[in-house]
Amino acid sequence: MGKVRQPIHQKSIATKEKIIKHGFQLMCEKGYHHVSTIDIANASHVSTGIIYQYFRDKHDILIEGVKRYSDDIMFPMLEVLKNEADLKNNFEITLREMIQKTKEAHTISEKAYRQLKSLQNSDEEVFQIFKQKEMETTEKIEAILNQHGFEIQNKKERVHFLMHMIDMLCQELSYHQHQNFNYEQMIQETIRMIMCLFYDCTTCKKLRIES
Amino acid sequence: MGKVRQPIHQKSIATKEKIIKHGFQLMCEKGYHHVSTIDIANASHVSTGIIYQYFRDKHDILIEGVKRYSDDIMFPMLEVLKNEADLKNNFEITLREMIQKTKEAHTISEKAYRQLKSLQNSDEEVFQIFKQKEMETTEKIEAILNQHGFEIQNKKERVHFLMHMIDMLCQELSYHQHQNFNYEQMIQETIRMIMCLFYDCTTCKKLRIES
Amino acid sequence: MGKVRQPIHQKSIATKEKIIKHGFQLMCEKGYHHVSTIDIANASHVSTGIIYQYFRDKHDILIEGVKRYSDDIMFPMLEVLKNEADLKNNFEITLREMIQKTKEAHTISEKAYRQLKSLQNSDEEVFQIFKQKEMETTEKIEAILNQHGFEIQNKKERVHFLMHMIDMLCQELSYHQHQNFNYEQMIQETIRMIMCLFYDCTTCKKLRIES
Amino acid sequence: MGKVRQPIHQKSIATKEKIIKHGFQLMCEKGYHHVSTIDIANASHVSTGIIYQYFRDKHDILIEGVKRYSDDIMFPMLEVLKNEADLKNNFEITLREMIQKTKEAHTISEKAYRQLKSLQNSDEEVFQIFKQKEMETTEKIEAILNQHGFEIQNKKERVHFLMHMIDMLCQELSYHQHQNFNYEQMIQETIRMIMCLFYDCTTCKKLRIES
DNA sequence: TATGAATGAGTCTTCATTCAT
DNA sequence: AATGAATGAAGACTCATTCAT
Repeated sequence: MGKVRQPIHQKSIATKEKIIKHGFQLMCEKGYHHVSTIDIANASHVSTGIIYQYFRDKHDILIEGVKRYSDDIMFPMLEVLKNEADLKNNFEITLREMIQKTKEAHTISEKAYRQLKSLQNSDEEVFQIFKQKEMETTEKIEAILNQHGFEIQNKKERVHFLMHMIDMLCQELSYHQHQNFNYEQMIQETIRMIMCLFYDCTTCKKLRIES
Repeated sequence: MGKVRQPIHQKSIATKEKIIKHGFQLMCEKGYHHVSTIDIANASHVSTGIIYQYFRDKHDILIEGVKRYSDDIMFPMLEVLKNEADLKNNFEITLREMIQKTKEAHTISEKAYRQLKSLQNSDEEVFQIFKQKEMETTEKIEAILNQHGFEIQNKKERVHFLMHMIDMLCQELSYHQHQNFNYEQMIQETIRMIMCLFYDCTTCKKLRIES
Repeated sequence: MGKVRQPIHQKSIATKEKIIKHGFQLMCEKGYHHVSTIDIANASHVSTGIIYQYFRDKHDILIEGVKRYSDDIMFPMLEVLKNEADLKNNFEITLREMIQKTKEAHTISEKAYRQLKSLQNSDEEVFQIFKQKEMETTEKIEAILNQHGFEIQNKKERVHFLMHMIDMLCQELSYHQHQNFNYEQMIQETIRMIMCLFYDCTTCKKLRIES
Repeated sequence: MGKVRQPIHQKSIATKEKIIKHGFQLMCEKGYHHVSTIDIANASHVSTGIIYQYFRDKHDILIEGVKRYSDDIMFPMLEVLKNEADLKNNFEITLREMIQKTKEAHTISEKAYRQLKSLQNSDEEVFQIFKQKEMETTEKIEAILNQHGFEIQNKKERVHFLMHMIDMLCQELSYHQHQNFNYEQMIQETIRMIMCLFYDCTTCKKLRIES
């Protein structure tokens, strides 16, 4: 019933953010269902009561956390692209950096990544936020590519592949740990496939390892 | 501690299976955490007590369900491959069929698919089962390819790509529903990339739509 | 409603006794409340259903067990007295034997003794049985003393002291294990006190260790 | 694990004590196994939830109750001794008072006494607490005797007899209710035996009723 | 008689949320 | 604005007892 207060004073805002930060952190670490509001209150050094002045319910904390903190975990590759001055000539090396960055993100926050993936598939609200975030990221990458003079059709679809193929690869690299997989080969192949998407087969061909 | 009974009579086995079936179904539909043992008992038309004669706990039902029923949901493409007589000449069309089949599976059991994906990322035991199942599927597909005379290096890695790219594509086709995406184009592109993995760029080139 | 059947055939009687024996054994070992009817059925190699043809309920098994098997555990001293030919002249040595026998009984079936003591104090029916048993034992000992020509007043009361002082002593000897207690001294003193009850202080005086 | 809160405010402490008091009372009355947490909550006029903020589990309430309230029930004789100024000259009368006090305690809280005796024999933790309490009481009595100039050997052992003989007697007086027992005689005899332990047979002899 | 599968009321325990201060 | 005590509905799980065969 709109009982949730909008914090006005600076201190209140800080308190609210503290709860989001520590609450989200806990949820990412132990899983949403294994974190209680008391845990959150303790980790945030506030009382349980105050939580319900800033949030409708426990779920609300999750949502706020996802909105604020999930970008680095779920979409880490954007940063690499942003910082590349001459993308067109360094595409291959940039891809490798993106993979590296994504892999690092997965490794550093393995638990967080998996918990968020889990929530994405079980929590409709999280799902929608991620969908939105993904679209925005797609558009940003598209914009960068435009700046760098990439002229291809169906750019959004290709960017989608770009993002998901890197993600898919890094999931394997970080968690699945299939014995006997040749990871360097897989990285190479992924890069090749992506380049094939954005250039043409002449380039692609050169990159083939086995030929 | 081993208090779980092994059913002796035929009827007991039926009861156990009934619980697994309805329990797993409920979990897939409403999410593991939103299903209670009473729900499962009611859906299975048994009493709550009997559940604990056949299962250690609620989680045990999930695991048994995953073991029995997740193949069709998570790895539907294998069946298509199995039934193809002349794979080498029909590879492209087979891929399209695999995509179609996978998409159907996703669509039919959308909730189940997502709940299982969720559990895969939050439940270590489910994760391990899926890892194992994936490896087995990979090996089966590899064997089929061998039978059909595919001679390529790093076959396991390529099969991995094959499976996950189809999966990735069908997730998009079924759930994400990005507005304005050209899905036919994405299917085509996926097929092209996979063929490029198993054949060479000459073939790949021919498949390119935009060139 | 009198549904409990009285076993007629030899085999049925054996089955009933088997259940009592193993059930009572389990209860003595693990405690009445920590033994389930399934445990009893398993230990007795019968089905759970059959138990309720011979017994009204779980408690009934306990009662039957107490009636049949508790004598040796709770009143072991009688046997020693029975077998003494010249009690009057060997009273001191007989007492020592009774203590020894009682101590052994306590030590051998420590768990059983304690569980039964526990039930005696929490279960009214067990309490009544033990009360009855104690009275019978008291009377038997009294009879033996009469046979051996003991002529004292308030014999029942003294026999009561005899029994309980030995019991009290042996509880200490077997379970309490107070550090630094001089047990030989305590045994001696107990014997002296009992003899003082049945003879007179002249005898008693001679037995004093610290004289 | 350590989730039990330590009450901070005065009111919380009162609540905790309320639960211990009423919970322990119930357990003493109806028996530990016949009291549910809901019973305890109702009797304490609190909700079930609050119980688990102050106690690990139901058993924990029992233990706290035993620690706080069992002294008066299980070791009531100490108080009498403490208040006697000239113990040496009033030993006989003091013993009689101790017996009277103990008998009263048994009679007033008959159920409690028996339930605690029951638990002492079935619950290891209660057993250990009582063992400890008994040792402390033994030492306190020993100290009082020392103050009053009693000089005897094996004092601890004799105090042990003193305590347990009174206890044994009062159990009979209060609960067993053997028909036809001459209780006054038994009291007298107990006093005589105890005095014989702490004085000598000259005294003892004088106390003999039947001679 | 005998089996063991099935029942379901009852138990302990948790935890999101509210309330008195 | 803040505290943390209190609530109580809901959950997992047990087990004495009954029932179909």
